[in-house]
Amino acid sequence: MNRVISIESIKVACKNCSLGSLCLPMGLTPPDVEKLEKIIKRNRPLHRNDHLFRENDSFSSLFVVKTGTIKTYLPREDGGEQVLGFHLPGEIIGLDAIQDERHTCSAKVLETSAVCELPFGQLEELAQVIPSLQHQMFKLLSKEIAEEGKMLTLLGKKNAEERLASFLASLSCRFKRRGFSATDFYLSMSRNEIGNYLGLAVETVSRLFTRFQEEGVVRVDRKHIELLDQDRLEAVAKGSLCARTSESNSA
Amino acid sequence: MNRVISIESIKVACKNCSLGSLCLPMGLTPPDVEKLEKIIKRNRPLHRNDHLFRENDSFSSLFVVKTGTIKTYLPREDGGEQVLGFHLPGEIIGLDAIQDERHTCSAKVLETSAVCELPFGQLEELAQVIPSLQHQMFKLLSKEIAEEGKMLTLLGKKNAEERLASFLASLSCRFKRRGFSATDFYLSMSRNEIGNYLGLAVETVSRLFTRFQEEGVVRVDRKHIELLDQDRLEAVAKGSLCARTSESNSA
DNA sequence: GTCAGTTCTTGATGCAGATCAACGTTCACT
DNA sequence: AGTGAACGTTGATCTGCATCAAGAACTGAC
Repeated sequence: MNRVISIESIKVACKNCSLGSLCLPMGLTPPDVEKLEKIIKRNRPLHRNDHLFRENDSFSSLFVVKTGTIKTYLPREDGGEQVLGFHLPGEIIGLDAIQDERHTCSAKVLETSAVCELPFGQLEELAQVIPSLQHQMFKLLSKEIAEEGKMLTLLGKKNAEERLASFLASLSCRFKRRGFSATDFYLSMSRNEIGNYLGLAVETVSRLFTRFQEEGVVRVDRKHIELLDQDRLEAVAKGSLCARTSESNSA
Repeated sequence: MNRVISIESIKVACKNCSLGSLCLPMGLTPPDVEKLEKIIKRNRPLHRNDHLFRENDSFSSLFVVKTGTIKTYLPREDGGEQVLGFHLPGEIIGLDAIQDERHTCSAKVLETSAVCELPFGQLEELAQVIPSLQHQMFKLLSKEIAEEGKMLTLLGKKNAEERLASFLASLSCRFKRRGFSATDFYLSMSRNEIGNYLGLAVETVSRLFTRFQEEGVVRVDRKHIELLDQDRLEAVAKGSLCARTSESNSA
């Protein structure tokens, strides 16, 4: 095996990238992908706790996670933070900053990660001449907006166990699409960050992991998660388990 | 006063529209606005409880609220719903549907409303030849994404009174930008819908209105709201009032 | 290795807000 | 103007989860 990596393969990689259909180039013709590759910058890898950008930084590029995990969060008035999301390979970061050319949130690296940098000005120019790229970008932004509804439902209507089950199910599904195991993975975020994201106290998250394990739904060892009963997990996530009389606020 | 309205002014109105700078044409040159106007359809007014579209309907157009209020919501498994937002004049609906050409949520009219319909295919074509329109659309989508963070913070970290105060403050601000009073307005949604949106029970919303009134922050009469102390309302919304030791989940 | 600082777990307690219940008010319809 | 249904308010009670507390397990620096 040749472990030497040519400069070329580092610089221009979309066409070989394992993310392929998950990423921005999806739906572009090979020549268009090449044009896109020309504007992409690949930087040195980022390490745990590095910041990709911070709230209020001026915006010039979008980033696609290539490997690793990146957390986005919003600093709060009281010094705390609100975790907005955990971004896996193929997911795009920085879309919120297009509006006024300033990042509205901060992005922090959870585990050694690599990102592709897409200078937005150039991306726009390219989208101007490649209709399918423009379309792809609209879809991408739209997807982000559509996802929001699920999160609002999670925070507004679900109880603690439904939230954590939803979280695990979502991770599982996303890992699977990336070619990793859907039932055996490592969490790159702390319990605290999970709780923060889900609107729960750390203690609650911890207790739920214990409970899920007792119930045989998962096996948990520190950050290592094995899903033993995915159907049940999905059921819990949907709240379709247990007695559910709920018809509240059906308006 | 001439109360006859010409067909022309109904069909083509962006340039005269009071929304002007709030709406999509913002930042476009007058000739570009004209091109945009050509693709806009203006339909007959919609009445309370009409649906503009329903979840899963196939997507062909975006809509801009011209007058009135429109609620978007997500049907839930259990028959209930999750209110996603209340849309005032100038706000765009349907952005979530671009991704797979199917609406992911439903849109229901809360009070007699008029909307401008923007056939998305034509809009994309136009954006392809008007760079500033493409840019404007990216910004629009981005704005929607940036807003999400605030809502997650609201649902994940704020208590009931902070939520309701935030809600009123947001409405106030949005009315003001539209040239209405920031301190005296009517709610077009029910208490139930407010509670649903904010992740609270109706009873809690009702009690809070009463409490805010007792504290002299607002005057409430049914759906009529007067903000008596905006500073205080803002302070409550931010949670910067009362004893706040909170440093929880600061991660 | 050891030590300090996180992070995680588990138990005990308290409270904000949900839920239940009952009544008042408004609205839509005829 | 009257009637039923929807909506809103208020009070009493209950409970899920936050909070407090303390110890255990892990992590990284030296």
